[in-house]
Order: sequence, then C-alpha cells, then structure tokens
Amino acid sequence: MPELPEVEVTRRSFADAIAGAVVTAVRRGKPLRWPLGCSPDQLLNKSVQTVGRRGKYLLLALDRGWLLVHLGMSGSLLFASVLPAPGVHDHFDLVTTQGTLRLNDPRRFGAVVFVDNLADPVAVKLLGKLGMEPLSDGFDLALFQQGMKCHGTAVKQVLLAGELVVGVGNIYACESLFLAGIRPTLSAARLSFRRTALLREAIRDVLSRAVEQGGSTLRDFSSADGKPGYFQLQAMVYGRAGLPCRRCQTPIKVIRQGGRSTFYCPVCQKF
DNA sequence: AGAAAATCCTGGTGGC
DNA sequence: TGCCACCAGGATTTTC
Repeated sequence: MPELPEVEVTRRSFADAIAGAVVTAVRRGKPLRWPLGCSPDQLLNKSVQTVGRRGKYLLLALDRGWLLVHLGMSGSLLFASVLPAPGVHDHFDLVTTQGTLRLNDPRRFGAVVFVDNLADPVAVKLLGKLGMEPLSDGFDLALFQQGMKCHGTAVKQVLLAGELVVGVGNIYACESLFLAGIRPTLSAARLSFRRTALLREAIRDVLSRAVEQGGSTLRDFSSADGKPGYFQLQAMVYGRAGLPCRRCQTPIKVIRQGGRSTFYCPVCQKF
C-alpha cells in the first residue's frame, strides 16, 4: 500500500500530536522484517521530538536516537490516546504520554528499527542508497536525466528501484509514466531529455495530488487518524486493465515487469 | 556486473 | 461450500 504519498499523509496525521511525547511502554507482537535493534526498555523515557520522512521511511527523532518505521506492503499506523486491545496484526505499540502509536501490518514486511544516529551502519544500510526526494527542491532535473542515461533497463524499473528518485512505487510509477506519455518498457537510457523532463514533472504532479487526496486506499490503508485516501478514484491506468483509457478510450493493457503488474495505455504512451 | 526470479508473510479473490 | 492457484502497495537476497 504505502508509497510516498501514503507515508507522507501518515506522517502529517500524527506528527504534531506526538511531538514532545515521552515513551512509557513498548509492546511488541510478532517479528517484523528487521529486528528492533535495541531492547524495548531502552526506548522508555525517551521523547519523540519530530517525525520526518525519507523516501518511504518515517524517521522519528527521539531525544537520543532515531526510530525508523517502514510500512512495507500492508502496514499502517494509528495514533490515538485510547486504542482497543491489540489484534493479531498489531505488531508494535509505542505507548507515550500523549497517546499510543500502533503499527498494524498483516504481511509483516514492515519494520521498526532503532538506531543511535543516522551514521549507524544499520541506518546507512537502509537509507544510504536512497535517491532524490521527488517533492523537494533537490529533485534536480540534470541529475535525473543523467541517472536515466546510466540504466539500460526499463524506465519503470528504474523508478521502482528508488536509487534515482525515492517513493515512487507501483501505482505512482504507472500513473507518472502515463502522464508523461512514456511506454513503461522503454529503456531508461533511450528516454529523450525532453521526455525525462516531462516525467519529472509528472512524478511531482502525481505524488503531490496523491498527498492532497490522502493517498490511495486500495484495500485497507488509512492514515494515523483513521482517514482513508481517495487518489485511487482518479487513477488513469493503475488497476484498470481492460477498461477504456480515460483519455482515448483504448483498453488499458497490463503486463508483468520484474514480477509486478504494469498498467499502461498503448496509444497514449508511445515514447 | 547487472538484471530477472525467489523470498519474506497473510489475506482476499476468482475458478472449478 | 471447499480447495487451490494466484494476486497484492516493498525491498532484499539469490540465481542466472
């Protein structure tokens, strides 16, 4: 579920509410993708200062250390002063003086990882190879074009890899390529500079609109205050195999790339 | 080396 | 209704 927009919407939905909160208890359920990296007791009495984001990671700045949270494929957070007893898929509760932050993740591809600082090898391993932030001013066109020229693989695969630009998952890669008129299978190195510029704009447009819409709720995503997203309603290609293109009525195609479904319009995406 | 599968999990869906 | 194969927002590890 969670690509950049869902993670950012989640961040905004509890960042202010948790700021300044002091950890009073930690409850863990089943193991997640990676170990916590410290004893739960080590988190007690630490305060949460800010909630940031890098790619699809949430970065909770503690007064000493960082908590990195990834939602994986099926994760979502809740933050509330009162929560029901944890269910089978509630695998992490951070109980604080201002409420409980709870990670629900049926597939357990997500993770909560503590590091003392961001130079810690564990943090570097997780965050070190991440590409540019697409919604920041640092999303540099020249670097984007240069990066595309380095890869002989399909442009969609380069987007998903996250080493050039972060946060673009399967939904938003498909949507961005549609907006830019680019065939997802095209070799990244063969993209014209002009098309690459259009793709950069398309990514920014799609992601920022998705954030405004509260993200995409395909099955069960909601932000930490329980609100679903609505971007899926305006998807141009994702999940629309066989349905008419919203722009030219041609049936949307679906193919497999790297084991993932790719949706595109064979008429609108020719480059 | 670099790119495609396999992998980690659980749940939902569609076919028979 | 039951069973089974297949699919799903991600990202690392293994295999060609």
